[in-house]
Amino acid sequence: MSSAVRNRMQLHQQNIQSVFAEVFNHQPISRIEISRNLALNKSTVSALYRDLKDQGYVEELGEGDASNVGGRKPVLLAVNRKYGYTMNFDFGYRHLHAMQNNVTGDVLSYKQVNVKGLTLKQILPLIDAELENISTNDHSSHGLLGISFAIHGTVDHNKVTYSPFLDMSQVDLEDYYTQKFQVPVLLENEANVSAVYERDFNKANEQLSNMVTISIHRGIGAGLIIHQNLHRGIHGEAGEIGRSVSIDGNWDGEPRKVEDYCSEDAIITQIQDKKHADNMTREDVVRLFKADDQVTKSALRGFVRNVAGIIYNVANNFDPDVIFLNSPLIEALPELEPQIESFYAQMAPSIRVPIKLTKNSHYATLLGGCALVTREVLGMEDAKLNFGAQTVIL
Amino acid sequence: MSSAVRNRMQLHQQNIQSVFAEVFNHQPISRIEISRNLALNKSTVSALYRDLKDQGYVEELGEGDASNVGGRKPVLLAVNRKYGYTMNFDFGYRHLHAMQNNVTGDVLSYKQVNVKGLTLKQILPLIDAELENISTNDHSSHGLLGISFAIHGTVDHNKVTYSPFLDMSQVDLEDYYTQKFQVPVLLENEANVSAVYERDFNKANEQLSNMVTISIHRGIGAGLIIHQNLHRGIHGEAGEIGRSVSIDGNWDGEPRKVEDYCSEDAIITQIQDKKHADNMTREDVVRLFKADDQVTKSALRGFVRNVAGIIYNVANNFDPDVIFLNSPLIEALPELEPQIESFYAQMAPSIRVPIKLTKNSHYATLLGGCALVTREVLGMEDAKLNFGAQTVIL
DNA sequence: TGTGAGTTGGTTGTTTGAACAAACTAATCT
DNA sequence: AGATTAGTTTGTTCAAACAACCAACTCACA
Repeated sequence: MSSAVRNRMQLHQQNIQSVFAEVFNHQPISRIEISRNLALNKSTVSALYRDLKDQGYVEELGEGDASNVGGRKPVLLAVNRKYGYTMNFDFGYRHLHAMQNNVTGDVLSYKQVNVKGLTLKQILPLIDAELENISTNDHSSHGLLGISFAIHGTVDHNKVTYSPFLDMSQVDLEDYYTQKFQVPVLLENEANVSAVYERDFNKANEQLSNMVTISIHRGIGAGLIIHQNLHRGIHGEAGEIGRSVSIDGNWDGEPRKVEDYCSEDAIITQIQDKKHADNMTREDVVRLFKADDQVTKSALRGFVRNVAGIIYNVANNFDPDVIFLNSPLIEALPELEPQIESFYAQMAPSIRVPIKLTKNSHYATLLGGCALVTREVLGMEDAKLNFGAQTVIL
Repeated sequence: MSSAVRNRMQLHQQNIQSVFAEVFNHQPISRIEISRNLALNKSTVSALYRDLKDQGYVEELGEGDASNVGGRKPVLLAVNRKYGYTMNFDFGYRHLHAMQNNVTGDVLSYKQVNVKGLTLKQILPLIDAELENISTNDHSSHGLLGISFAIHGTVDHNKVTYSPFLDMSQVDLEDYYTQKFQVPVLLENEANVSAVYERDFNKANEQLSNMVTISIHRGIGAGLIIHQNLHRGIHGEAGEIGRSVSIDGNWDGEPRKVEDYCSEDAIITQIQDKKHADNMTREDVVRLFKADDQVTKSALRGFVRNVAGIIYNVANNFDPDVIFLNSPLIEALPELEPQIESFYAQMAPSIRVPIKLTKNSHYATLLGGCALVTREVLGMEDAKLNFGAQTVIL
């Protein structure tokens, strides 16, 4: 209510943003096309564009083709790709992933650094070195604009509240990097940024307003896009579906969580125990499965059924347009997907939500963080923006 | 994006709506107060108010008190309570509930009609008679403005898609009543309207943006308010948590649903079976419980644990500001609530979502429908409106 | 108790400024 | 040359803002 547009100045600001969003989403685009898309007069668009250009956000690319019945050639407008860049990080189990992106979401550089066994305090200098390195090679006009971190745990008010796989309580990443660079620093749950990736980077989802990304890594979490907005919940704990318990009238002993049955860790542990093995990795599981190992096959059969159950429950809770699965294990064993689909179809014979796999889940995580922090930098949190993901050499 | 305010006309329309919302929410209110609340110039507010008055939506009530340091008395403005009325219905198990409300949500009349064992086609004439009766006694300027029906089942695009307790496939309520009265006719799931009631009628929830209403009647469903909006899902099936299945690695036989364990029907059936009784009602259960019957006590102990589990799961899925329980059974046995709280506290020792009971669940359902259809009538679907619920004699 | 200074609510007439419209230039096609 | 399209310039429009006013109240003080 109070943030609504009420006077001419606010109207003007909003229209500038609308023009920028048009340039962002449909570049290269001409003024006349923007005018038609927004139902604004072409002279109005020209004036608004001039404002954006004076601030350095946009630039002319050259002339486009004239229409085939004659007429002046349009001037093609685009976002200024040399405006600046964001740095986006993901703390994986074995690697730190780092990505440099420009404001439109293009990948300028990507690197992964081995951090297995290191504490956060030991990882920090590696991040600093990467930021330093990128900075010295940069030639953009505004340099570093913002930083994002994907967290495998829960985040509230930009602070890590729970991180089972890497102790993050010793360092306040937000404090440390805002002090150092005076730019927005954003921490967000990994499933949440995955969901933002699907909303902002995947052209196929442009018209969808409700999406759930089920992220099956060491734990299980869901990222929720509802009415085109990331739903975080009051404590940033929405979508923590891995903690769900069974409602089945059996209340003898501790209730067990979904995560205990079908996270990647749970499956690996299960196979390890039966094989009396130790220190197994996802790659070992994949190898055993492909070697037709019966213990592994049976464990993954249970996994597949449980994932189908999770999907069914998520569909009943949120009824989204689509559910994405972000799971390196399923990505490595794509033959599991039709099995999941078929179990799900058994449970829900009539109305079903389409299931899609997220390809290259690490990229998705990094790009989701990029989208979030870039929106903050541009002050375009609520606009509909389609980011690209071209790998570009400037 | 395309619905955003872009030109002066749209701005004007939106500001008229804002002024109306101020009158609606803070009546009686003066122009100067609206001007301050909306940060609009007082002359602007005067002009916008004049438009609303010409359309008959608002009226002056008289003079208020002057400030204690002197100055002219304010003129108090309010919504025109004689503008018209809405009719709102709820198909209960034994009764049809009917409520007449004015545009501000005040209760003008309420009636319940015994319909036990009747089919929808047999109920229809009773509805028609009630509408007729109300209409002849009405003296408002615009008469009937809209009709709402709360459905114990799922609704999509204003059509009933599933109704396990009363066959609704034979009659299209929307078609029938729009044809008859040329006013908006709205069908909505009962848990959803309950949630809307909490958002729109409960002053205590004014600042909350995420709320879940868990409705435990013959089945179990949840109504979801997310970011102040009712989240229906793509097929209107969001919040169908009663259908959730257990994820516990046990896949022998059919997966059983939450509803099978702890809906009111499930509990009654469970007690009936153990007692070899028949045709038991909620009142019987309440009586047995109060008579310290051990079978009933044990069944309700399981019920309480399961409800706590459902709350825990809902909290993990949505992380709302508050969870409401809409359950006639718990309403009749309020001593169950602290037990539910305590089981929930065991499951979630740290972060917990506050639990509240919805009082008088039938009223909540009717008033939620009233809020939805009134918003449609006024074209104020997205505004923040606080409805009242005074019983008024005009 | 009467008066006037100070205060607040609301109206009236004028100004402002962002979107708009029309006339223009520019550049293309057939 | 005439038709068509892109973009600019110049002047118009109209809803909100502003300023000045009137109306009606309080309170202090004579």
